[in-house]
Amino acid sequence: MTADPLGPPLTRRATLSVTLNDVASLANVSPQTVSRAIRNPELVSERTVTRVQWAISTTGYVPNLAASNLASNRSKTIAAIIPTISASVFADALHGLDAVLTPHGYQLFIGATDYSIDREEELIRAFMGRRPDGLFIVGTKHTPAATLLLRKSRIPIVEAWNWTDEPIDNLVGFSNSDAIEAIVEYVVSKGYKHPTFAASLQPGDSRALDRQESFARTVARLLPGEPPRVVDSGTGVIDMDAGVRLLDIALKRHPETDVLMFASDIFAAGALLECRRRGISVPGDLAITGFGDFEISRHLLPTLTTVAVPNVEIGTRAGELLIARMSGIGEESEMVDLGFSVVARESA
Amino acid sequence: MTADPLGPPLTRRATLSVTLNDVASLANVSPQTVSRAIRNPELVSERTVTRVQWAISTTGYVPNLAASNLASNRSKTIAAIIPTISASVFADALHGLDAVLTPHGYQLFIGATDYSIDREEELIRAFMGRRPDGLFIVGTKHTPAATLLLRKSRIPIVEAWNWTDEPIDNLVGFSNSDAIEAIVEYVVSKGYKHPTFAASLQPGDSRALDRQESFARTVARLLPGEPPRVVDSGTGVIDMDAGVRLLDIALKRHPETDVLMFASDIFAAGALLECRRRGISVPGDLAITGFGDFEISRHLLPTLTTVAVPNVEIGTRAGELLIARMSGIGEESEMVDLGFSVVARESA
DNA sequence: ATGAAAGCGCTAACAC
DNA sequence: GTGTTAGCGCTTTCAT
Repeated sequence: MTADPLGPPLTRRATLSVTLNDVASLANVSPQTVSRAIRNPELVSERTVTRVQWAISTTGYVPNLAASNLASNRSKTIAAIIPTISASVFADALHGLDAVLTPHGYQLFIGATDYSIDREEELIRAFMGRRPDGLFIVGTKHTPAATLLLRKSRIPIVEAWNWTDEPIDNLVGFSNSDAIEAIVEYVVSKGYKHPTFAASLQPGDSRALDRQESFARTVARLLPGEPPRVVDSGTGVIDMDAGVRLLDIALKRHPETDVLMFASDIFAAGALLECRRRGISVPGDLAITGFGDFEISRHLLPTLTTVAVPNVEIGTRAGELLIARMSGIGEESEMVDLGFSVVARESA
Repeated sequence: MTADPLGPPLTRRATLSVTLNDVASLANVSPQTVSRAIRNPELVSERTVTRVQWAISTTGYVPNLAASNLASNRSKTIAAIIPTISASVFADALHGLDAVLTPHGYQLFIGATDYSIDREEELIRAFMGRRPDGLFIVGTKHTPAATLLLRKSRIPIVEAWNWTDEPIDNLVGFSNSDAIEAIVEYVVSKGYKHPTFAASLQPGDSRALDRQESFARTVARLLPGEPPRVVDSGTGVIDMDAGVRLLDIALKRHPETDVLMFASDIFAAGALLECRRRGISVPGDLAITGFGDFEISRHLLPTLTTVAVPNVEIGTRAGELLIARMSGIGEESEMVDLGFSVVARESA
């Protein structure tokens, strides 16, 4: 045994946990060999590997990744920054991201900005302290300081969801503007003449703003003379109750509306169910469209016309890009447009 | 300047990033003082703090938390292990957890087990390597090895969702069995005589199993002679399509059913909408109940009778327990029963 | 195939 | 109020 039976003089509280050295002395090899046996067993003789594995399970050794991180300058960690965890679209993307990263041994740090770019900056700063090997972030609008932090971070970054022509590094998303344009074109082609857009403008949610502006532009182009009617619940909350409220506002303020176009399927579902309750026929009295193609949309009665967007794929493509960049394959920043599709159903 | 103008001889690649030493030499103080100025500014003179802050922003210093972790043996990190990210109930709990932890400077590691306890064990092992200061985990059934790992981890742990009499450390949840019992009691009190339970048994999902067993027990108690009818979609998937499938199976196999009791509001919503589509009157021809009290349940037509469970609160209470334990307040393990409530609406 | 030495960037302990 | 010293547990580099 190479271990000093008295143990080293502890000048400072130790971690109290089993270390590489403990495993090494039990296995009668150097710490270095244990390290190798764990990470590159092919460089170590079979006998030694067996002995080390025995020592590991005997001692219950769990490697300290902070030490590994510090020594190797790689954390095997990915930071993910999203507006909120409890919105299924982002949860789906995280799910996709996690599914791709886990098999490669990367672990996910998650933080929610609550749609505030100041909070986002704080989060980025805090996360950078963990020296992640890659970063996933929803959105392309950041504070100047945040953008700077990201630019000089030297790690691969994927901005997601929005489209922009000047991403910081990689971009995976689709054009919210084009998607809204497409569904407006669709309803106009169906003969609707008086569309109203219904959203809940969260300060800081640039995606919602994009959609609203795109609506106005497209109406101006396709229905000259028609005002760009927009209603806003003002709270920023995206739920079915807000959909009902938006329906009320639209009905009262813009009774001429023949198609009510919601910025989310959640709103649309709430409004649609409320219409049935009130005896408003859809699409007879009023047509309705959504955004997102949530599962409920094809189950509603009538089924909901909406825009399908690639939530999970955003996560998986982002994960693949990160993996590729972190393993040195591919040096170029990529811009991946995952597109969208108008899903024509019964409600419009 | 105390800095050596030639710099130290680099025997090994440096991180290339700004370190505490860089800030210290720019501010003309010792690294220790910089550290103090960041973490306990009240121990440092105001002038020094100002100078250090200036040096930090000049250099763009971002502390390396791996090094901090290693030196201090505290990671300011919490590990959260959930069955899947894209199930709103768990996303809601994470949201609650995150909301409580963030203000205290803790960051969240997240991993999904996909309902496999073997995968869960792997995740625990990997996460323990990061030496989290606390751990949140959904479920109380783990592999023996995982249980052992958790028991000897010396960090506060919160098991959540399920109820058990022998938690590893803390427990925050409610009794799935009691909840099912309560809603069966409710429908029986309403005069229904032929209940059928509809679930999708995911191998490894002990919560679903609990519910099913509780259903059988309660039926045996309240409706003697009545068989415990259960239908199972067999896929483990929880979505509205599965709800429709379960409806089909129940209708065909157990036409005597007067109330179809779903293990999730998602199933119930799919089935309810399908009933309307087919002209089956609810609750006239068939009553329906759900589980979870999702937002959609109070918007459906008819509104859905269900059981409300405290998703977000599970996360926030867990967060509070962890914070308390990590700051040394409270040494005792706690068991928090957050309860549930039957929400009587129109569908049953 | 294995080991020895050095050091990653930070904080704890103790001095002054 | 501030500095000095000695590590935290691992990986890298270089020897053998």
